[in-house]
Amino acid sequence: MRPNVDRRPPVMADVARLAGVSHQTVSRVLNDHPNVRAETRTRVMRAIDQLGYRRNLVARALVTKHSRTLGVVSFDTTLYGPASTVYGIEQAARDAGYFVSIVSLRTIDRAGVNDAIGYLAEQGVDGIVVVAPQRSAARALDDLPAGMPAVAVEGWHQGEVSAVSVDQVEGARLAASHLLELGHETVWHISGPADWLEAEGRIEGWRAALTAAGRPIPGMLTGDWSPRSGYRAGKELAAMAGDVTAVFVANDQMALGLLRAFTEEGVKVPEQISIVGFDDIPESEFFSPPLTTIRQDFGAVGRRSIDVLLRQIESGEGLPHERLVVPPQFVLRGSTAAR
Amino acid sequence: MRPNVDRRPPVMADVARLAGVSHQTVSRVLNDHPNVRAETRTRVMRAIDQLGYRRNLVARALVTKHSRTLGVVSFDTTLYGPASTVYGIEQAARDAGYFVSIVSLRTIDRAGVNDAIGYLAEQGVDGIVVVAPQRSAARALDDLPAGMPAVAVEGWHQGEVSAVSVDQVEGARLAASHLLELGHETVWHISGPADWLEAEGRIEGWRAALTAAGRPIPGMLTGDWSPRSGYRAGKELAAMAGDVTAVFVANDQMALGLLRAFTEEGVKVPEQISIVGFDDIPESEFFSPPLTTIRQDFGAVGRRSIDVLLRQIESGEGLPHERLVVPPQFVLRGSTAAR
DNA sequence: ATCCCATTTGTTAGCGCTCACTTCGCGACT
DNA sequence: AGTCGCGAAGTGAGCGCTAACAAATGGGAT
Repeated sequence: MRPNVDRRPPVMADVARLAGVSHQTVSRVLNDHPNVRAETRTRVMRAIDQLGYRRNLVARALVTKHSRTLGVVSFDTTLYGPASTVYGIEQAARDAGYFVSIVSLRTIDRAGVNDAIGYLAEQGVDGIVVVAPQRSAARALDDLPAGMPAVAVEGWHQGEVSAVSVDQVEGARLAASHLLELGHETVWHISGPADWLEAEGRIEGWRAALTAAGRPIPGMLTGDWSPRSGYRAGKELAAMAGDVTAVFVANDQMALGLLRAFTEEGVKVPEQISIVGFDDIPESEFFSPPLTTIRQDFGAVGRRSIDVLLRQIESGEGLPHERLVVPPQFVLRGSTAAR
Repeated sequence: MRPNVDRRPPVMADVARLAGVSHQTVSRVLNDHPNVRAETRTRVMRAIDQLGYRRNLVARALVTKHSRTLGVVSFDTTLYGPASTVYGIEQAARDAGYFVSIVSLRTIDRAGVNDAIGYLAEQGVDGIVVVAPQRSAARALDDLPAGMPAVAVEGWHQGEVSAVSVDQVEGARLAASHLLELGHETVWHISGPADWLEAEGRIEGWRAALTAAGRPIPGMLTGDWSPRSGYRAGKELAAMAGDVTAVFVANDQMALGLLRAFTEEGVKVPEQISIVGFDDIPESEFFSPPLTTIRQDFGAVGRRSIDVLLRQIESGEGLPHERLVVPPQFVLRGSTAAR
């Protein structure tokens, strides 16, 4: 018969016994409690790695009521934007000593987001980040469990919860203004799908820039963020080549589709039509031509959202909700030219 | 004084009291235990949502020793490949009723991966998926905590742990063979960074195809997966234009960089040089020209890895480790032409 | 020497749940 | 009637940890 000592993982009591102290002292060592004699500490430490002991954070969470885990609800983390945001969130959380539990939704609607939040709450997360780019999803934040710290990313909707986002309106304004300054009479827009807050913000900024300059607001085409939808829009636009000289596309992927459609139709960019994208994905710089675009600092958004969330958690609720805005950045490349 | 009843979240005992049963009966209802009278069940259910009760999974995990949480260790989840794989993992895990806790590493080395695994183990995950594309990272799997179910994704290295991956060698062979069949004398290769298992597999497949056809193996350039590194390689290749007629690039992003460099240098694709990429990112279809490439089904890899992991977990260890391979798929588009 | 107080360590209870067991009630069968 | 058996419910212990308090120890001030 082999000793059953190492059959199951060692617990604090095992360490205590080996070190000749009480389990509480072991706990104190593990939690860096000041009042432990150095000699005792090293004895405990030695016992810990002699046994290969790892503390059980589940048991700890049960008594402290803090799991040091944050929940993240997101949508299609395959896309560059959400993926980068979640990455930023995860890095910032880990730097602050928190774990991240992720739920990524296939379809994003109020019920789905609610379910996800519910699971996360059961699991005992200390706070939740909802990457809620759609209006319908953002509404789910209204029925958050009472007292659950939370922050919305790209999903501000006048609710009772803090939000962090890139200033979409400003970004779009930057894009449209650039085109106008280049001497274009007006600027067309390929927007993102309806119901997306980002799409709405970009439309608003685009409109504002045109209105401010006293220019006519041309028709608007709507895509779904995919290169294919941009391609389709590009084909339509190419058909009315003479009229269109400048296009602001709501994201870089659609801009790529547009570029492809224009290439096929023999429309020269930027000679005949100038294009500005949005996002600045790593590929944009190497499109043909390299894409002028608006950079969103997704990493910063992720980090800021964790800042806000942790402040809420660590101050024990009661904080007023805040709204943080990260500025977009204009990136000039080769897809735009003077008229 | 307000009643302190709703001061802190209700627990099972509160539900039991309200429903006039014991806490154990509430537990039975929650766990779908068969021996509960229908009438009792509904009474408990009513009490549950009257109080807005949610069970505390932390307490449950403490006693069952199962958290129904899986750990994922990954590297740069900003990239399309890892992001898609993690997405597939998360979906499959959730469908099976598991949560996913993610740690994404900035730099990937043995120590980093080990730390991550350690944290996850403390946190009480039931199993771990390591997306370990680098040789050094994969080695960390050798010192996994005893008895911890685990699976490596894209990180097979002869170890004692199960692995799931796309058949890189076969994919590369497909790419090179296609080019050879088109009548090219030989095929150049822009590889991924050294130490990456995928890069090695692709080199191996490329070499194998050339060798099998009795062709000379030309020099090889090395990139770092980024479009920029592909761009640099493209400039080099363009300088020796006459010699090079076919290039197999280790991923689509670098292929984009190559395309850009060739465009700048006036090298026509596919007329002068044919290019095959690897991955089939969503953008590839809209490159100019659309990229012929090898598709990796990242979602399938994620799902399969969860299958393997759950089988290990639910059978209570003792399973032999397995090695699953997902076939790559050749995608013909416009960047290749007959010589 | 005496007392006091700060430092270090030990003891006990209990977080919210599930598991193993016990108890209860009721119909079926001798 | 008696009792066996089974479904439905309850009881108590304990998972591994931390919080709160209690106890022991050892200087300095008196």
